Amino acid sequence: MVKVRNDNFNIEQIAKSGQCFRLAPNPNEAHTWTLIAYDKLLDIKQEPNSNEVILFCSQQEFDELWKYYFDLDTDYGAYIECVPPDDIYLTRATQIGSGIRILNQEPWEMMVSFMISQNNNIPRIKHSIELLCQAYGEKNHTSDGRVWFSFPKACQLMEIEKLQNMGLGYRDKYIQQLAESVCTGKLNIQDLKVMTDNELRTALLSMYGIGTKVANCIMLFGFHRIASFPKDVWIKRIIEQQYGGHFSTEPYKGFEGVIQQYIFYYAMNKLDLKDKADI
DNA sequence: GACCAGGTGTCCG
DNA sequence: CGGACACCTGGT
Repeated sequence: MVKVRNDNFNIEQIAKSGQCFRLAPNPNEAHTWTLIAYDKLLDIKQEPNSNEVILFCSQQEFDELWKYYFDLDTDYGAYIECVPPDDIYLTRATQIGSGIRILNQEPWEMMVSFMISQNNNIPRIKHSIELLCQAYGEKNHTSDGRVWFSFPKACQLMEIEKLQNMGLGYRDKYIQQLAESVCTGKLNIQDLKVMTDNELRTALLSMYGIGTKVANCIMLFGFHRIASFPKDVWIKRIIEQQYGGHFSTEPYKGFEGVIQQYIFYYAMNKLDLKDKADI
């Protein structure tokens, strides 16, 4: 068990920030979460409004993986401080979502996940991913008897018939082709990792089923290119409604994607309305 | 049952 | 280049 204290680390906010799909509240125990990533399951506990996060893993596993996964060497407070006080909307958004971080997730999983995300909504995306994992991931058991499945490897997803009945709709052929490229070695993810942002974007855009938005999401969430700024309908709506159609990323050079997350989380979870409803 | 959200491919100008 | 439209599915 490892305890982490950090004022910019909130599991619930991260789970609701739209960047990950396999981090879910544990239905049996309050304030606990279960994460599946890198072929591992991690239980997490965080009391509401606490800056302490408890990770149920060994110190070694934390040092080798989860510290990196949660990007714990980066100071997110420094990003938030770059928001000009006269930007009321973003100031509020960073207050509401101050515990958001950009995770270091697996590129392959993110490529598939964000292909599924196109023209789709989050519950459906999660559902499709779970179906894929249950059908083609590796089955595992926790010490207390829970069953869980790892994310499938590329070679498991390269036959189109295996992608039926996963709720993927027309996206099945995109995933089939991606899986085939990765499995056969035609596409080497290690090569993508060392590319510049522009090279990586071009490479992603050349793939069947990946357009501008998905490419930017894969860059930000799968390759940790935090200068990437995906514009989905939510972001476009906010730019339209709050910024008169033009949002300058000038104050956020090099970490535009972090700012995007604050906007997305704030907009998507409609938190001010919820606050009012609670009163 | 009609209609809608959501991002990309495709076709057309 | 930009605009129009089809594509699947699950939700109203």
